[in-house]
Amino acid sequence: MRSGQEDRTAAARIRDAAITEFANNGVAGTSIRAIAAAAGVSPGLVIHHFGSKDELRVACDEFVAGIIREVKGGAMASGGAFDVTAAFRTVGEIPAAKYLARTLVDGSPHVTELVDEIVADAMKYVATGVETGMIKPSNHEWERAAILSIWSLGALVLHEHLKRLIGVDITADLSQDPKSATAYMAPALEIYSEGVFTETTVQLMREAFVDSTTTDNLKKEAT
Amino acid sequence: MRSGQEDRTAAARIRDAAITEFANNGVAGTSIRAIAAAAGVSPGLVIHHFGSKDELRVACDEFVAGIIREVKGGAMASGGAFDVTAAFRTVGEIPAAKYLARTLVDGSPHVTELVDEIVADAMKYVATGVETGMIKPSNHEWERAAILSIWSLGALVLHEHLKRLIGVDITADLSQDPKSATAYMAPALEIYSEGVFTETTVQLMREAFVDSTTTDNLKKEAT
DNA sequence: CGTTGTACTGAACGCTCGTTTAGCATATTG
DNA sequence: CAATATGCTAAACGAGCGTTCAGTACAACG
Repeated sequence: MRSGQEDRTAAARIRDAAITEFANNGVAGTSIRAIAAAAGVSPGLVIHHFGSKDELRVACDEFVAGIIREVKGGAMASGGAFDVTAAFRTVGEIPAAKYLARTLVDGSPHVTELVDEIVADAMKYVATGVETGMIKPSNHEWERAAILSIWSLGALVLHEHLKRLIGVDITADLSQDPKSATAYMAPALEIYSEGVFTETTVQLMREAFVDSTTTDNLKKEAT
Repeated sequence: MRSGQEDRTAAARIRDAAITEFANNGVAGTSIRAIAAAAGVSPGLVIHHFGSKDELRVACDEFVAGIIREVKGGAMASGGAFDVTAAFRTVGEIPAAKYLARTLVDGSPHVTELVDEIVADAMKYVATGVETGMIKPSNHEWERAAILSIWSLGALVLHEHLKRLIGVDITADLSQDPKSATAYMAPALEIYSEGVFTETTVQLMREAFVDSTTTDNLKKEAT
């Protein structure tokens, strides 16, 4: 039932059409009739297979989450991805990234769970990187992993603005032409290597916004 | 018609109610009847004042954009904000941040325009910072400003996940208790000061994802 | 063969949507 | 004072919604 095998049954066509429609217009903005039309079936059949619009949405959530998990696992194994989203930009004909972007905002138990997994993976990736000396240690490992993940996912959600601003579509398939996202990757890597602010500036901001009574500001003591 | 003066006319109540409903449930997920009920008026009056649901949405877009512009201007003037979103987290009783988060994903001409302004402001802020030595120079000033803005806005859009992950609600009013966002600010400032990856790691990633034939990678001795 | 079950359609149901309309108060104006 | 405009409601409209249902085509199985 996953993504391999014979994936052209009517139920699969409905599910794929629903994912595309949901991704483009949101759940509330998509009618069952529109999904049925896109899948080339009658509205009744949608209900027949999935029970209700809400159950269809859940099925889509699970399916997309499943797809992303697969690809994500592969990317983690190969170990080359500092940006999770780079891995699942396009999967087959299904706009998984766009769907995820919508669902991240609308909220859904399955996708929330997926986000937690992504952060956990990032945490694992960062921990390994710190051990092997590829990543600088932090005083707030967990929070840093969460923030880096959120920034990546946030950029994914705002992909249309990013496209408009710097001409890079991060929902597009990167594996074809890895250099196509240069305008995004180059400055991002710059920030990720050297930072942005000078030390004096950061010190000022820390004083303004950071509560130093928590385990903080004590300077690199690797807990 | 802006935000001061006598702001309790029925039209203003409808507009504020609409902003709140749109922010919480999205435009497609909000009915005119729900807005009318929240504002304590009849559905007909909503149309009477705004013409149609779509025109009401435009009015909300413009109003929220106007509010954010005001606050943003003040924050830029005071010069202390590296994170634009910090400025407009809550304005009066209107959930401007949440509304913006929704509209950023749904897409709207007025908010798109606002994003461009935010990036332009960030560009200006960064340029000044580079001159005064508070911010490290970049090979891609414009793209960096865009990406930093998108990351901030993206975190705003995903505020619910951020809240769940690290317990910080970045749509909440920060001016009351500037230290309340420590769990977000501390690691963010860490990244913004020292970066994340060590130089060798970045070099590998640059080779993989960055097209060095563009004005890039040429002058990397400012380490 | 007949029976049974599954995939599927087309029409219809009840409901909610955005919007329209008629009408009623309360100001404003001449 | 009558006349007119404004703010507003209640009721209703047609369209479209999610969903139901009766019925048809067809494959599997005895």
